[in-house]
Amino acid sequence: MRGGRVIATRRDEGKYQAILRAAISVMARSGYHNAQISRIAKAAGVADGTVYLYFKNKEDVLISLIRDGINKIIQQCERELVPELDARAKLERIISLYFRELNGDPDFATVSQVYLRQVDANIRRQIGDIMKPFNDILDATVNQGVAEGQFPADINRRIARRMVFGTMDETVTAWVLTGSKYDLEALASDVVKLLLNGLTGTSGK
Amino acid sequence: MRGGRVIATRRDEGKYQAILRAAISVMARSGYHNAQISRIAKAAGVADGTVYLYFKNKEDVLISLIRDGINKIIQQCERELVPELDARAKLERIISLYFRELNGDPDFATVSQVYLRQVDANIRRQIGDIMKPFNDILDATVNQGVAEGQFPADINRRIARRMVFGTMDETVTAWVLTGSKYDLEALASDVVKLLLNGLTGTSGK
Amino acid sequence: MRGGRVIATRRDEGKYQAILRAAISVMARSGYHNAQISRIAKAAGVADGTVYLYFKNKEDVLISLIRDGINKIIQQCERELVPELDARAKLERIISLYFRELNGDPDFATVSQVYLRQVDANIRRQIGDIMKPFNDILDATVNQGVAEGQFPADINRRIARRMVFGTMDETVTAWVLTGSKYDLEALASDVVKLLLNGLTGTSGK
Amino acid sequence: MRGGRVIATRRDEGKYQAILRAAISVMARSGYHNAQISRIAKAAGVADGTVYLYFKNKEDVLISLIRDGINKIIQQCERELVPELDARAKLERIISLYFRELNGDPDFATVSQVYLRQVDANIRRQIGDIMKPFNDILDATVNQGVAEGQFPADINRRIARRMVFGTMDETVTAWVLTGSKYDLEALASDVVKLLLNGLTGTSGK
DNA sequence: GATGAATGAGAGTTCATTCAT
DNA sequence: AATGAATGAACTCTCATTCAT
Repeated sequence: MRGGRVIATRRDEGKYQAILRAAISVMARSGYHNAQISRIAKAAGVADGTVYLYFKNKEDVLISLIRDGINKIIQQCERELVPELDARAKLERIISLYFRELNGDPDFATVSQVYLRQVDANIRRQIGDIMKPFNDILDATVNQGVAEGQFPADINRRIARRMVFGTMDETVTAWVLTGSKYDLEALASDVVKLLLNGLTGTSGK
Repeated sequence: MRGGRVIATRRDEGKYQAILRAAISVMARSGYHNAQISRIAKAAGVADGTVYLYFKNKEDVLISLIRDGINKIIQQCERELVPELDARAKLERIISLYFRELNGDPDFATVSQVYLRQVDANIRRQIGDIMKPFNDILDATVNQGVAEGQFPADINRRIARRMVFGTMDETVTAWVLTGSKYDLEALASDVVKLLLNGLTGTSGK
Repeated sequence: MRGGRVIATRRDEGKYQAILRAAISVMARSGYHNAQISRIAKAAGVADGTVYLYFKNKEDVLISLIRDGINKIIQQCERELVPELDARAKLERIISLYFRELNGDPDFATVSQVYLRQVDANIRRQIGDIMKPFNDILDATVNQGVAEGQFPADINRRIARRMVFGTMDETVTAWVLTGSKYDLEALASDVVKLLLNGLTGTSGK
Repeated sequence: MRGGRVIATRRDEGKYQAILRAAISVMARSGYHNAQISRIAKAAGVADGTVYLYFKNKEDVLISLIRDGINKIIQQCERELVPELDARAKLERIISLYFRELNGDPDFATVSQVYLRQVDANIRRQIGDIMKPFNDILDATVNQGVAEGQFPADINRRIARRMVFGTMDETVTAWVLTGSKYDLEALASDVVKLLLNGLTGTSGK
């Protein structure tokens, strides 16, 4: 649970959440490097020093908020991806819930879009660890599709997964860049259709 | 070309290029915020102050290097996308040359991956302006495919474009994150195949 | 009082004063542009960054020290210029206390001599605001003298005020330039005598 | 002649003057520390490096322009202060020509107002040397007045001189601060009258 | 003499982090 | 636990001065 936290668990879960919410809000508006700890603390209603009772340092705040947000999505996947579903249905569920979650938290969406791409090797590695379970879910879905015969056996599975995630990600990015104004979730069915049929796919699907 | 340069053109084009190359190299390794001007200057073999003879400020260095790199790709598109080609062929060319260009300059690829996603509104807007012509090329290709009957008329064209770019982008990102060790261009044909046929597409293409 | 401070009042009034005293000392010796914040901070016994907890920026340090010093003189005027005094007596008091205050703080005198004359439009305007009440006191005294019949009615009042302040100021400047070695206050009576009688005035006063 | 110049006299007197005029203009608007050599050079129509062919360094530019301007006034004094004049008349001539000269060159007036008060010990000493002959003229006039019986013998001559110069100076300062909009020379007669009669002087004078 | 690109020391300011209270 | 004043290293950018052409 909240596995990466180095700091001992504090009694006040409310303050932990308040700081993360504040960090998401401030970083979404200004980016990581322009999100001063003092602004985050102020937005959270705590003193600057209090941030360091809950997080090792500023980087830990970033990693923690991404981990919590992504984990929530992963848990939602585990809940919704019941074994009865075939690969197509699973893909549809994954994309729907991914869009739904981000649609409900545009600030987190903004922050995640930026920080999934980090140059800093240390952060990059940690982000990779966080994303691993989600990538595993996508891989499993592709594999299931092949096993079930829905997807061709000679498909390049790694690139297939990247196409799925890349399309989702680019859709979210575009939505974020326009100010999260429209309903992201509504795009899910069109995204799924295109991913399944490709550009040349017949409408018969 | 290099339209955004505010500083008067200097005689020494070599120094301009040297600074940009140095900036790409340093930023690829450390990110924008950890790429101090002094390190860039040192890597370029010039004095700190010289950077400011060629660029307005640090942000201008970043914008300039992205603009120059993207423009090179766009010019390559204009050269290779001859009118005789049908939409499929064009798509194949775009992806191939995109991968080829980045494959030949992994440091630029790294920097571009990060900075195509920027929180800072000012940078974001400028990046958007730079990418516009490339997006236009993708849009035109999708439209051509529909017009020629290769792509279904009821396709969501905007999402189609995002699928194409998102898949390309994610492929590059993965390549960059693993240290640009393998041949990126070799992936082009598999990427194209998946984009055209989708996950369920028959191998008949 | 201290109306211009933008920074929230800090608990430690002592540190605010220490920084101002240090700034006066350093600027008196080196001038505004050669008074580095690091030297002021060191002289005040605080860290560089602490200066920015008490002042918005370097210019604010300058304005603040002049404001505080001039305000002290203005308050002293308000205390000593009791209504019973006639214009001559008031003039004598003003000059005496002005010289007395500066005599007691030669470093402040030095700084003020230089910065009452500023080219920078922004600083100049602020200095003007600070000096306004003092000029008002001089004007009121001239007006009182005319009203009481001590000063001729056809006197050019604006130039009269400038003569008074100009003579005081020049006396202080000369004193400062020689290293503040002699007793400035002792000059007050001769200055008053000359201002009242002029160059040709009979000793009858 | 132009005694302080360390640099050998250059052939091109026009360039020397152009640089000084440019420096006066730029410094009047921005102050010494914000008057970059590059701006002065540009305003003078010469290259940056050319400034250093005519002046030792930036400080030398400042000193030179003040020296030239003050010397011009001193020479004018020597021309107009014919021996036949009594002290009052001389005083009137001095003030008139001082105001007239500055009225004709507001930018120089601005620069001189600021830099007659300098903290930097080195500049201060040089300014003192430049002003010495002018102060001598004022002293001589006061002495003449006492010798001729126009001014009381028990006058404090040093303070008398400071009153004269201080009043002139303050008048010029006020004129400069308001943007040199009105006719400075027109104030001369009122200034002289006040200096001769003082605040209490009868109008009979 | 004249140029102006290049230099690099230097300064103001920021802000993550600490720690006495 | 909570605070927030204090710290000081670090960074961007400026600009007087130089010197090869």
